[in-house]
Amino acid sequence: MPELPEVETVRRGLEPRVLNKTIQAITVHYLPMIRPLSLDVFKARLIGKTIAAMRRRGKYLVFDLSDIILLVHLRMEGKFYLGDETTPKMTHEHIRYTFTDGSVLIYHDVRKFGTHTIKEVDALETTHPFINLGYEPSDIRLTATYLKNKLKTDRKIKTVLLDQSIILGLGNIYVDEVLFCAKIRPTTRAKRVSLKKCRSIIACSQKVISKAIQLGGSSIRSYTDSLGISGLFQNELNVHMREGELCYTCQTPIKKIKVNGRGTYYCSKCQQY
DNA sequence: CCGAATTCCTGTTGGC
DNA sequence: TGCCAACAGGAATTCG
Repeated sequence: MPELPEVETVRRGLEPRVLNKTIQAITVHYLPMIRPLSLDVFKARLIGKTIAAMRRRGKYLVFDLSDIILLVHLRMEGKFYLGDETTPKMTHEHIRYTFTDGSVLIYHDVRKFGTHTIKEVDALETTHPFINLGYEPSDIRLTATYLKNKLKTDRKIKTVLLDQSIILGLGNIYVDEVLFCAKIRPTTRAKRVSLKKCRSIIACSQKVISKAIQLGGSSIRSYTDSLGISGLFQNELNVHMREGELCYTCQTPIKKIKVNGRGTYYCSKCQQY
């Protein structure tokens, strides 16, 4: 499940290898994955375009194609592989971009949740989904006051931190780790979280995410041979996937519960409120 | 308007 | 051993 650190790792691995390449052909095996849904339009707009840069925003990958943008979301299991014309079609290959130099970029996604969307450059920031996105953990505009204001809700703090319109990039793994770091119980109502704890959430988000990027993300239930998905942060996890194991801080067994349908791990002693 | 539940999808896991 | 329901979850959509 790629979250911000995994997506950033993919971007860093991919950008130098696709930069300045020009799309010559596209094969799509699963139509619902592309926007616009029309294969003819999708192809017509992309073919002939050159990759001028690759960026990331939250969990989105942005391919700058000079005058338009290809916006990719990996969702749960999206992965990129590089190959050439002789590379056989993979089992879960859904989209293949062939470049004029003969190399190919393959999009692989077991659960078919990912999306590839064409956007106008001018419309990117002013339309869905970017118009509703919050701040990156590293953004200086992400202040305790801003966060406190966003927490005026009855929802649980974990649910709110997963909401991409507030803080960008946290998914189910890192939100558990951030809440452990900030010593807040995932089920605590957002409106009960103090300004001081907001400061802590922000500091912990920056700390956890930057450390995870340094280590190339986490490899949980993931293959290790695709681009960028061979991280080591899974060895740094304090609570996620550690049900029944002892807290490194206080030796209390880690608990697992459900929060809004999501598997949630926490230490009942370190995270009291 | 708000928040919870459902939906998309398929490989893996656990119970019987 | 084999079968099958339950499970995993980001974000859009539907429901109450």
